[in-house]
Amino acid sequence: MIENGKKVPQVTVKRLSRYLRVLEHFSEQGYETISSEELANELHVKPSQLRKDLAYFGEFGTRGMGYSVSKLAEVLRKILGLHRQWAIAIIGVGNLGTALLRYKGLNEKGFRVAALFDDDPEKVGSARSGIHIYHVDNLANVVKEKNIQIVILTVPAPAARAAAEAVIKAGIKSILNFAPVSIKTGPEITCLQVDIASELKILSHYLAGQDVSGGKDGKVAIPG
Amino acid sequence: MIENGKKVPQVTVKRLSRYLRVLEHFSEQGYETISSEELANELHVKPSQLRKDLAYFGEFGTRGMGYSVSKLAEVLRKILGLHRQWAIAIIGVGNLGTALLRYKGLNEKGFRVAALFDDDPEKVGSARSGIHIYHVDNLANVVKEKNIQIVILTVPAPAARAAAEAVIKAGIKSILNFAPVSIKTGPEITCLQVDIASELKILSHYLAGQDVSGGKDGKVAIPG
DNA sequence: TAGATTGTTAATCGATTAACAATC
DNA sequence: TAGATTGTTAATCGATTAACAATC
Repeated sequence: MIENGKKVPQVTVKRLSRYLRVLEHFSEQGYETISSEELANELHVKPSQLRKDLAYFGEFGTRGMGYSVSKLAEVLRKILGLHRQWAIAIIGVGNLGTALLRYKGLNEKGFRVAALFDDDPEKVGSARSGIHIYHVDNLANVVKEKNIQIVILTVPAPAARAAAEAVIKAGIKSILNFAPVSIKTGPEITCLQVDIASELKILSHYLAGQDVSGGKDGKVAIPG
Repeated sequence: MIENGKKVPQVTVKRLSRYLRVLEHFSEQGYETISSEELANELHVKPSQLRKDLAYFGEFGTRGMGYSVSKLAEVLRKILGLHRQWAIAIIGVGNLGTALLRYKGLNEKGFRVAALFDDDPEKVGSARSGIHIYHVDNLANVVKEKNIQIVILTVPAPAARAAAEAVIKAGIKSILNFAPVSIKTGPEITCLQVDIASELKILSHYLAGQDVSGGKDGKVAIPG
């Protein structure tokens, strides 16, 4: 990544995409300028954090005035690489894969599902939403042919490791993994994990709000 | 939460659920003990981090020996509140909501989808996978009646804010939000956000690997 | 100019990690 | 006992935040 020297934390990149969403909303409402405070409040972050996030990339505001909504949005789109189109493949055309294919959030400007993959002979060769389903064995070829850069992994857990390996072998550098396995990647690969079962367990933990009384020799937890 | 005094970071809770997943896998394979190193390697975290994570809750290992796979799994299940059953409602029975309803990861032991909600009159009154679809206006009543504790929000963006408010009004303390809006909640509410469009933009950013050349007066980014 | 708001610094906060004493 | 591995400390690392000088 290229940006004023300092390394950009991944949380910052995540927030940038949220800032952009809000900016586009404000833009639709006809706003022309916005202050760091207004924008930050909308996302429940601190204004200083927003300014710091932007500072990794340059100076985009005007002191005393705030930011131009349209200009800042344009800057963020550029930083996020949304000025061009990315071709996506979804591997695993089950419930989740099919839903994502049809999900509006995935078909936003800048992204295009170009191919589907599965290993079920019943599915291979057919199409969903007009997108052809290939056999996973053809991954490398189709990736090359269709110039696919992003893979969404929605295979069942047992198939995940093998699928991930095939994806990396095919030269993919960006993976969005919905399967409940940890994929070890080199530094040149970005792999983001969305683990729905895990999120539920976090919620469960806070709901339960209980400790385990497994402590030994008096080392038991004290109710807070 | 009740645990040896110190506040538990949310990342720790997230990792606990991953540890459990791996432990269950090892348990199926017939393993009886496991060291922090083996378990940590599986998830690409440092052994010291795993031990530190566990230390928030007590002492569960045996020096020189490692951990009992079954005992540690049991401890984690307790910490994560998986020793009991939680009732879930899904609000928004579109592509994503329907997919999640059928998604295996969501129907794991400990979780049960008890009700669906939508505002589309075509859907209200019917059922999906045997679960009744209620009108969102009945949220508070049904939540009470069915003792629902967790809500999964899969409504389209424009409906998200209102839905979130209704959910909080209904007394729900745990929300898994797939809608691209930031929900402001009090400290007693846990709201986790899964933002698929945002994840894609992060991938796009790293793929593009470019800066914005918007800097003023020589403050342009330097290729790294 | 006076008021507003940025960009940036320095302080704070919190999480990760290496290292090691405790102990099975 | 010797070897292994935990639980815990202290050092490090990195991200957040308040505060303010710069400047529109």
